[in-house]
Amino acid sequence: MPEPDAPPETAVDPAVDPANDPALFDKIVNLCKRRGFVFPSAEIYGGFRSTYDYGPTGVLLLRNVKNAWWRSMVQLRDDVVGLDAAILGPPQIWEASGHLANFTDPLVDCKNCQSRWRLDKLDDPETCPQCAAVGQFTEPRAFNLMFKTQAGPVEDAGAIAYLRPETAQGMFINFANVLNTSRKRPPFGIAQVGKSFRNEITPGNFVFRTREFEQMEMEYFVPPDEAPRWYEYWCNERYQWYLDHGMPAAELRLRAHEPDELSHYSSGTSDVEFLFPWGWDELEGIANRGDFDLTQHSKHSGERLDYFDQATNERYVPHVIEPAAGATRTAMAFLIAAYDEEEVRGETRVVLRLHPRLAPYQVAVLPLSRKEELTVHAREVLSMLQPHWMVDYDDTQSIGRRYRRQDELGTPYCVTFDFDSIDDRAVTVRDRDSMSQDRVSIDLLLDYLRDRLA
RNA sequence: GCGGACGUAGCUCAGUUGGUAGAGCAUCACCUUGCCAAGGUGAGGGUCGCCAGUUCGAAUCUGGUCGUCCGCUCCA
Repeated sequence: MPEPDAPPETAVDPAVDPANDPALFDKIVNLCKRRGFVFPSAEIYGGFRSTYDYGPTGVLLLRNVKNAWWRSMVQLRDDVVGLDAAILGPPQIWEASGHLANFTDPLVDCKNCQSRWRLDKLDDPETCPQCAAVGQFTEPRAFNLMFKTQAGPVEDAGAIAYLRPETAQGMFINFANVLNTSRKRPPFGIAQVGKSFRNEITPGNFVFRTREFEQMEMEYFVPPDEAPRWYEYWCNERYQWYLDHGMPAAELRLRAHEPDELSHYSSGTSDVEFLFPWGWDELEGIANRGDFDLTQHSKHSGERLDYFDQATNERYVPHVIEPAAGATRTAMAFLIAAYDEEEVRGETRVVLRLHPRLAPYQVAVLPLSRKEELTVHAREVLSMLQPHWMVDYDDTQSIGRRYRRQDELGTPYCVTFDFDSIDDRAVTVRDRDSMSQDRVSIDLLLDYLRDRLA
């Protein structure tokens, strides 16, 4: 069990404890709708359960989360390469991975107390643990948690396909391809960001658990004897990533799984957990998968999936350390962590203190007036900034109101072009957090913002 | 899927004993203003989640259905 610089789980400052504000969750859901982050999907048809659409600001936030992950995982490393594998796959993949067996849970309901149980986890298949009623269970029903479909227009058994329930298998089945084409050798990793699908029995908590979701996963292949060291390394690395992107230490923890909660593939798992409004819940799992996956796929496919080390003249099946994060729920966690309210002149200011790299817009350009003598120049400033950042432009209503709007979107800097700007070629740059203002020459504006948004 | 609660404009809600809908905020236009949610005048927007039933008449009663939240479950 790795021990990162994590605070003990009791060290939650009540002032920053999301559970301290029972209305916080509603406020977040509300803000998401009101400011265009997240909309319930198919809303005009009454909605479709467990699906959400990401609006103009939400898509930027989500994209920024994924890009920040990719940047630290792939761009800034020389031992990890990327992959984008197919979502559709043949049953063989999931037979080998164990998902067809383990994601098909037989469930029974107690007719006496209406509770539901997994048949394979009951000590006594006749007695209900909750109400002690005997023989009151319904017939067991199989819940296949994978979405099944057929590839090709004709329905026949040969064309069965599944939507992937995780992106990880794409890396395992491409292990040999990547090894042969990337010039990488263990220890090295393959990273992928993409959608996965699970027919969850009970989705919920807004975008936290949905049937269609987006994952950020990396499989790190290492010599077997190095696995424990790398497991510890990745636990610390991933925990730190959230801190580096602005998550408060008091709302973040690394928790090792108890032996009885380990997945079928894992010999050790730690979760990075965030303090959601409903309590601690998982953002990312770091699992030591051993040689389970490569061995399984090798057995089922008949292909050799191992590595021959020329230095030691040894052949081995690499062990795998897997940091697997949920992109959509992580985006929501950043939103919750960033949400802040403060009193300003008797009014409540809602501000998202998002890391500049995650904020939907890095800069907003706001002409002080809508008069054309200002807007033509303001648009020149806009064009100057657009190649470098996502820039919002707003010339409606009062300047104060527009600052508040940008606060709610988490925009770090607002650039205001006023009547003096025409003569002095300078603009006012307003800081989201301190609400302080700097007068900056337009010629130096790019450098000024670069320094602060680095 | 089962049990409980809920479902009225973009948001938060009001709507009296059933008589075919309102407020604040938001959005948009114009005027005014010009650095932290300013003021004025207007405008757009709802077959009251959907379907059926009872009734002369239903947002208000009944049934079903869809969706949301909580619990069981699950895990990125």
